[in-house]
Amino acid sequence: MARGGAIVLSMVMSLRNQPGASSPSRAAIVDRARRLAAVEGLDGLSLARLAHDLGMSKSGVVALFGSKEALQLATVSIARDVFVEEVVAPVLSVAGGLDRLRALLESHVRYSEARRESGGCFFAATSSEFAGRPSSVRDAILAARAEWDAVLLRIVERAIGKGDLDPDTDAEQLAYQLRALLEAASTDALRLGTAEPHRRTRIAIEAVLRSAGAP
Amino acid sequence: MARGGAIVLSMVMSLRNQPGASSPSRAAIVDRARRLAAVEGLDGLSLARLAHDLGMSKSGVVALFGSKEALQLATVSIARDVFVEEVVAPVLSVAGGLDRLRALLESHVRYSEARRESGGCFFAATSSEFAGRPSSVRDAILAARAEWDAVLLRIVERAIGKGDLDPDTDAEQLAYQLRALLEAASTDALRLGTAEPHRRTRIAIEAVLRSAGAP
DNA sequence: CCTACCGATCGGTAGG
DNA sequence: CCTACCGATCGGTAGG
Repeated sequence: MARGGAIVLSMVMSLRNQPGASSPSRAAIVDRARRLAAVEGLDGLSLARLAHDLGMSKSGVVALFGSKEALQLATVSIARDVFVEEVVAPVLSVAGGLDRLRALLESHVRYSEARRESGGCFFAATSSEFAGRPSSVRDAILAARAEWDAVLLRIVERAIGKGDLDPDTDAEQLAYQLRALLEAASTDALRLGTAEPHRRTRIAIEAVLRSAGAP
Repeated sequence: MARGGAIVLSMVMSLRNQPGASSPSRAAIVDRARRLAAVEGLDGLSLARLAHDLGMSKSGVVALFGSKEALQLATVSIARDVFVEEVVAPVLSVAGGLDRLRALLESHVRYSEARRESGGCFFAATSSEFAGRPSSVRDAILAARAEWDAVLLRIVERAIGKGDLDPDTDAEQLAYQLRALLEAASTDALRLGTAEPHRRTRIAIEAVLRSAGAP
């Protein structure tokens, strides 16, 4: 059963590397774009600025991607992969149920703690940036977030299904509250520049889990 | 006592209108900028775009403000005033304590519900935009948010002080959790395009208040 | 408040 | 991957 759950999650969250489609340069550019976008956003990031940071010419960057939009889409894709690798993948070795849920939440809090000094989370920085106008980049960002929502929900459901939480727990409601706390840690820590939001989020997560029947 | 609390809050949250300092044009420009910034951000908004929307020339806008930065600062200021007027001011007539706290939270949820169709909340759209680089605009946004944090905290403290919540409640922790839920409603509703986040935030707020001893 | 203009920078193309 | 260049747009100024 724990095996089955892990397999389902692996499918949902499988890394999307397309072998052969990327050169070393492409990977270096996208990685740099990902880091810069977490600070300055994905739209404000200019091709010239990115190229200069990498010691290459602007048209060299354009030649590898075709357009800024294509570069942005590649950047969202790699940001999603990094998130999966750093936050989700490590907890799939933990037994499904409350243990895995706690591990996932702590993994996210630690991820966001590590991001604090380096300038913030990619998805936090870019989500509101594209919120207004419809675009393919916006769709890609929303799809990545929806995927994360689904993973969290599934792990919550499994904890309930296994009997680790009260059987009448509303999984979507619980997942929503936990997500609100994770995001608050991320945004508040960046805003205030302290570790206090992460501490408060950890406390609140435990309170919410306990009121859902967790020991 | 309820009177005293209202006076303190009124001081903290007094409207900052400087009479005489604004012409009708200035007010119209800033109001338009505020609405546009809630959708496209405050930095991406260009002077030419703003001027065109208002049917005037770009240099006309610049002449009234001196620089884009000054316009941005004026816009943050008016956005803060609108927030105070729409969210905080109405609840000051409610008796201090749990009633006022509930009224404030409901006021914020309704405010964010109303913003959903018109393209989002000004502070949600602009906070992450300036998070990276230090600037006077960033400082102004952070100051407005800190002010809101302080008001929420004060109203929570008052509910505890009045005995409406458990006396050993951690006011900062409770305020933090409530704020996380308010912000989740705002961002999720814009992202998903449904009213569900507001419904979930209302449910979660009541759960959090009850676990702090609210009837 | 306007027209006319400035240098800088944007994303992108031509041609190699 | 490069140099050289394109039209468009940026914030801002001059002068009225």
